[in-house]
Amino acid sequence: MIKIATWNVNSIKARLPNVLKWLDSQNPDVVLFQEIKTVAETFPYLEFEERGYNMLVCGQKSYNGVAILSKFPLENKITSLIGNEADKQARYAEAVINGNLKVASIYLPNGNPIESDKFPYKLEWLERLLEHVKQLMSSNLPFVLGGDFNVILNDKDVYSPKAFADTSLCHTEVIKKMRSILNLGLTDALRAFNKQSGVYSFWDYKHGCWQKDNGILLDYLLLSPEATDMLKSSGIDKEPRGWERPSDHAPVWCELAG
DNA sequence: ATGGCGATTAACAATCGA
Repeated sequence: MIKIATWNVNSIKARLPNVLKWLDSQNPDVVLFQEIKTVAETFPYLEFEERGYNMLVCGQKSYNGVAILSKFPLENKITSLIGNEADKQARYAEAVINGNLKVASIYLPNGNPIESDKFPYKLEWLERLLEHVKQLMSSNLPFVLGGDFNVILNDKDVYSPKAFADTSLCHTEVIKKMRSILNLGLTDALRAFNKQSGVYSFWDYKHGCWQKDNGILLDYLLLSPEATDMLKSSGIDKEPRGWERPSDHAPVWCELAG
């Protein structure tokens, strides 16, 4: 059994005590981080090495940044999407683990406000991801794409659909593009077992959202058909959201057989 | 919900996130 988790940590340096506490209790084999908010030079490699992880870091100062931790060797490392070489924003990291499973850590652009150039950037990014997933589908390796997709796919995934209706998270074009990616044949590991409403992975720091359980489901583990065949269980670990100095996102995890 | 929180920085006020 292999346990894979994705977690938007909102700064790996600010979150290090929480992240280590969580790693030591959950012991995942693979972790996909988003919003590490630092460059590779200042990434806390040592603490993760001590716990037996190999790493791929795609860092950026202050903003964004993604990383992959794996107890298995990492090969065929990629840190940008196709056609994305000029992209200064660190939002994609991909590697093959143990020679038999491809994983990617994805931090999709937020895209707000819709009137700004951030919104077309989000749509472009989704288009590049679509093209890349098409390529992944044509290869024979099973894969898992994990991350913060900044998309609210269904009304049941948000505490107040009305409050987010006019944001980029719910925009028709964004949902349409995200669905076209999913429709290539991806399975949301969480939704494969749990169709309930009120299942969230993000709670805003503001307005007492955590205390009121005013959350949103923004983080997914998307599985290729072959990876879906191996899927055994999945869930969201809400506990770290209740700790001191938490990230505003909770880790999402799944277990694959083999 | 304008804002409220929390993280960042050629740092203590401005910017960003969802």
